[in-house]
Amino acid sequence: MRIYINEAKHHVGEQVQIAGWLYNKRSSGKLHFLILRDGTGLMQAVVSKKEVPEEAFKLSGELTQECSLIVTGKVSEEPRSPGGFELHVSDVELVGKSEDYPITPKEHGIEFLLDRRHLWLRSKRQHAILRIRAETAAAMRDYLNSRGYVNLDTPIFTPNACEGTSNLFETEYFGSKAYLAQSGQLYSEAAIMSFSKVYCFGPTFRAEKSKTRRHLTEFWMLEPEEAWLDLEGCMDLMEDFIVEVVARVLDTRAEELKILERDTSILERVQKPFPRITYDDADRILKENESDFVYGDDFGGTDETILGDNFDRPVMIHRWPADIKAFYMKRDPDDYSKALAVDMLAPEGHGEVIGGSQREDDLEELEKRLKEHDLPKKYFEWYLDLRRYGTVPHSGFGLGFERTVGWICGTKHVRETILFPRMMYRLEP
RNA sequence: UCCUCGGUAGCUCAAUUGGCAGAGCGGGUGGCUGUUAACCACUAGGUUGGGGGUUCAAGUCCCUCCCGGGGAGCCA
Repeated sequence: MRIYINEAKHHVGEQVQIAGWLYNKRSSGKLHFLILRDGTGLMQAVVSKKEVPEEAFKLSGELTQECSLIVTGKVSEEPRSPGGFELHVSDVELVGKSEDYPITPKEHGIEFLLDRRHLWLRSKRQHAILRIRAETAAAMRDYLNSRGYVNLDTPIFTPNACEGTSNLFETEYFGSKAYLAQSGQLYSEAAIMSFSKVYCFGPTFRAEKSKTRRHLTEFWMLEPEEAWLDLEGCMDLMEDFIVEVVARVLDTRAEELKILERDTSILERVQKPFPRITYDDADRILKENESDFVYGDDFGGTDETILGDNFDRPVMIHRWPADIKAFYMKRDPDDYSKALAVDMLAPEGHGEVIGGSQREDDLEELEKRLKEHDLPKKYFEWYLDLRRYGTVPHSGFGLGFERTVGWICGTKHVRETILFPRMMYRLEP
């Protein structure tokens, strides 16, 4: 019977087959220790010279790192084996050889590893990060689905920039131009007028020439949008959402977090309420910490780190100078110079993981904003229609998925949190 | 685009003031019955990123180009 390694505990004493790859091998004369990997875990298989046919023993000695193989043997409990179970081998079958596998169980440089991302994926650490990525995505979808948010995915091809074309990827589209989407928000605003609560989750593209640990040119964004929701409600949602998602990953992916040597006490502190400070408060904190931040600007990377480290859990900064925020954000009725916008910063220098706002729902105000931002009204007629026909107060946010996964995993760079990272200087493999 | 650091064996790195280019890992061969990135012995492996220059002599100094890391701006 063929089993997966993570099912071994149910098959102690039984004769089973494991199909997988050779993670590593050690030998001591008449014993070979094969470390098997099958995607569900690691397991040691012991090949004893006197217990297997001579052919099988010889073959075991010749197996090389990352060859694929099927091993038959009896499962036993064994604390010395990774995973706690061991296979006493009766037969070994080589399926696919692997000569001179380039990624050895030693240190490598980042360029070497990124050039071999297709193989690097097999390593323990990358496997753990991507497993947590998948769990995080599932937790996010489950949270929203169970609360009545409808998943409606927005287009990737867009006819024009919603916020200027300078940082969009341009592509040829039957003789005219199209751009790759950098957000699904405007389309989701149309969708909520039909469904009240929606979200989109997919890849977005930014042609920014950013070469930092927090940037990818292709990254995933989760964007919930909700009718009848004001800024305070939006912050409640962001907070509740993050608390539940982090708790789920802590609960179900403890093993992977351990492989990553993540300090989980930091994640366990992610409990309500998150501090909510205004942009003006943040300005004061930065001044107290000797930042050369200029009031009225956006926060730089080091400013975000200072602010994030000022609190023991994610912090929400709201009511930003309207001048530096997007055209679609509603002005604060109590202070017209401020936008009803909020950013959530993660601790430990992971920076902005969420940006949200209450949207402008008044037709005349929105038309004024378009003019101020010098945006061509003709491309936004459909968007203005949403204010002409039954406008409602509404809000939403965009969550940078790789930054969130990077924060949960404690990785230094977002490039490890996506299967094949796309960066300014890297399109391959 | 700018700032900054780097490119030496398959990989990770060392090489003093400009003076014989080395180690560990990986590969190969042999040994070892409980190994945990196993260990021990032997062994092969080099156009020092490309081009030009200074010098008796350049991995090392100068010029130039290429490639990459970190960061700034911009942003999630």
